[in-house]
Amino acid sequence: MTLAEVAAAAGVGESTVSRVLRRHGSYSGRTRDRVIEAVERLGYVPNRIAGTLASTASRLVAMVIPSVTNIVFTDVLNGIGGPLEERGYQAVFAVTDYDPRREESLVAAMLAWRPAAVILAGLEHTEATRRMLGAQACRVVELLDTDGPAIDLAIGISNRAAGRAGAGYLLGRGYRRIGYLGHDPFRDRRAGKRLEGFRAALAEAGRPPAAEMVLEGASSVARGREGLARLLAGAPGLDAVYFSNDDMAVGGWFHCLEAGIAVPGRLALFGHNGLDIGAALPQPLATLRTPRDAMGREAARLVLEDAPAQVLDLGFELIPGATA
Amino acid sequence: MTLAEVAAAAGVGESTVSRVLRRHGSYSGRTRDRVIEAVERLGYVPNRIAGTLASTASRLVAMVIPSVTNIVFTDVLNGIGGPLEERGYQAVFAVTDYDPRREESLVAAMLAWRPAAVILAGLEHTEATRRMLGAQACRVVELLDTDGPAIDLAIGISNRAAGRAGAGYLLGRGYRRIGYLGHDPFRDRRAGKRLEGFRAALAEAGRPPAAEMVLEGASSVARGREGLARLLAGAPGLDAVYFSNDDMAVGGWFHCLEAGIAVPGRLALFGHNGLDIGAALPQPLATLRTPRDAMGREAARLVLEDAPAQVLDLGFELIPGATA
DNA sequence: TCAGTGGTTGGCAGCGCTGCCAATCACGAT
DNA sequence: ATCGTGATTGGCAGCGCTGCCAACCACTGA
Repeated sequence: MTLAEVAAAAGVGESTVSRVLRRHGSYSGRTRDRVIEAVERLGYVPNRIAGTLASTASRLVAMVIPSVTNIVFTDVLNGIGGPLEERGYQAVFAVTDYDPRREESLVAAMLAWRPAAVILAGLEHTEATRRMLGAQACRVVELLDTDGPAIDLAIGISNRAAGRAGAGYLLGRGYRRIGYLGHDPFRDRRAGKRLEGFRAALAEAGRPPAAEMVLEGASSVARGREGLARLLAGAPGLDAVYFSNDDMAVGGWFHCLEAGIAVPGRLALFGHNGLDIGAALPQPLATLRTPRDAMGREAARLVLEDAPAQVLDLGFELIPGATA
Repeated sequence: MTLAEVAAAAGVGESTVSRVLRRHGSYSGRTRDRVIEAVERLGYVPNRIAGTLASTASRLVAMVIPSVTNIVFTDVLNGIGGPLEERGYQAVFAVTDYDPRREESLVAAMLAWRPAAVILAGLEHTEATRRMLGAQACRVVELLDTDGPAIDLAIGISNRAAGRAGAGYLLGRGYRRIGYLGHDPFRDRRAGKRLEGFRAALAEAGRPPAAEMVLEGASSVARGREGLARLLAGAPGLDAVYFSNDDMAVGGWFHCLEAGIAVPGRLALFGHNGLDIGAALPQPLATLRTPRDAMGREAARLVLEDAPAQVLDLGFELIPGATA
C-alpha cells in the first residue's frame, strides 16, 4: 500500500495526498475529504522511512543511556518523551551498561539513522565517540552532569557541588566521623564526582572521611545493606554515612533497622537523588533531590528550539529528611 | 557524505562498497582494505534510512509500553535489548501511560516506521489497534499476560493463576481474614486479572476477601503505605493482605513497621513480581517472582526466529519470604 | 476582452542505498 | 592458444516519499 495507490484511489495526484496527510501547503476541503476517505478505506499507513529519506530531515532522537532499570535514567526518558512525541519526533534508544566502548559502538549505530539529536549520559566519552558526534550535523545533549566541557548542549547538575552539599549538611548537623559507601565510581563517573566533592569539603573542614568503601558493580538496595554492615565492621565509630545514591542509602537504613542501630541518633544516613522510595520510608531519607524530569524536558526543549550550545545547570534541592 | 563519495574515493563501484560494509556477497581482500581505508579516512557513516528503504526489510522493533519508570517494563526492555542489538536490530519505543487510546495512536505512529515487530504490554487493546496490527506484515508480541486471545505471539504468565496462587498460599498458611490492597485494576488489566484470580480462589475456599481496597493511579510504595493504614482502619481484624504488587507491599511493610504491627504474627503481607527491593527488606517479602527478563529474551528470540504464532506461558515462582 | 491574482493541483527528479544482472577477471584445464 | 569456471565487480533501476516548479483554475478589475 503506497501513496501512489491512495492517490489513484482518490483520483488525485501523489503530491496532493502528501500535502493533505502532512497538513502542509494548500488544498481544497473537497480534495481533503476525498483523500481522507481513500486513506481510511484502504487502511493506508504512510512510510516514514521513505518520507524521512526524501525530506532529509529526520525526526528521530537517539538516546544512549547506561541502564534502563535505573530509575534515574528512566525519569529523564520520561521527561524527554512527552514534548518530543507532541512534535512528531520518535525516540530510539540503546543501553550501554556503563561501558564507554559499548557507548561508542552504539553511537555509531545510532548515527546511521541520521537522528536530529543524540542524547547521552554524562560528559565522559571515548575520543572516537566525541569525534563522530562532532562530525555529524546533529545536536548532542549530555545529561546529568555539568562538571566538565560539553560537546554541544549539557543539562544537569554539578555532581561535585552535590557531594560538597551533602558533606556540608552533615558537618553542619554536627557529625564528625563521616564515612562513605558507594558503588563503582569509575563506571559511574557522576558518583565518582560526588565522591570527589564530598572528600574535598570534608578535607577543607579538617575532617577527612573516617572510612570509605566502594563496591563493585551497580548500586542496589541489597548492596547498600550488606555494604554498610561491612563498612561499620571495619569502622565502628562512624556517626554518619554519605551514600552514593538513595538505593544504597535505603539499603543502609534496612541494615540499621535490622542491626538495631538508632538512626540518626547513633548513625546518620544521607543519600542522593530524592527517589520516592526514600521519601516513603518510615523515616524520610535525608537526601538531595535532582530534577531528573526537568532535565529531560529541558533537553527536549533545547533540541526542538535549536538553542545555541550551552551548559544548563538545573541545580538540586537538599531534603533534610529524618535520617540525618 | 554518501556511499557514492566513498566509492569514488576508494576507486571502486558503489555496490562494492555496499557489499564490503554489509559483509555480504563476495569481494577481494585488497578491495575490502581500500574500502575500509576510505570509509575511515572520510568518517563515513552509512545511512540506514536509505538502506532500509532500499531493502524493504526493516530492522526496527517498536515497543509500546505503559511506563518506563515501572521496573516491570524496563526489566522486559532489558531482556529484549541484548539479543536484538546483537542481530543489528534497533529498538524504538513509546510510552502509553496505561491509556489504550494513546496506545492506539502510538501504534499507528510506530507502524509508519515499518517495524519488523511491534511489542505491546498485555492483551487488551482497542479494536482499531488490533485491526492496524493485523493488517501489517509485522510480528506482534503481547507481553506479560497469557489470559486471553493473542493477536500473534504472546509471552507472559497467567495473572489469574498468579492471583490464585497468592490466595492459595495464604490460605495454606492458615490465614483466614484476608484483604486486598491494589492500584487501579482497570488501567492495569493484569493487576485486575490477579485480583479476579485471588477473589475466585478465596471464594472457592469459602473465605471471600474480608476487605478490598483499590486506589486510583499507579502503584507506589507511598500508596501502599497509606493505603494499608486506611484498609486496616476500616477492617482491623485482617490477618493477611494480598497486594497488587511488590511496590505496594513494601509500602505496606513500612506501615506495619511504623504502626508496630507484627509481621507476619499479626498481619501477613504478600506481593507480586519478586522485585529486588522486596528481597532486600530486613524481612524478605513473600511474593511471586515473574520471569520478566526471560519474557524479553523469549520475545526477541521468537521474533528473530520468525516463530509461528503462539502463546508462551513462562510461569512464575512462589517466594515464601518471611512476611507470610 | 485580457491580463493579473491567489489558490489548487500534478509531474517528476531526486533522497542514499540495495538487489539484480551483466561484464570482467584470473587461472587451471584442454 | 583457447575455453570454462567461479570469483569479483560495476551499472542502474527502483524502494516510497517530498520539494520544486509549472500548469491550471476560477475570479477580478481595467
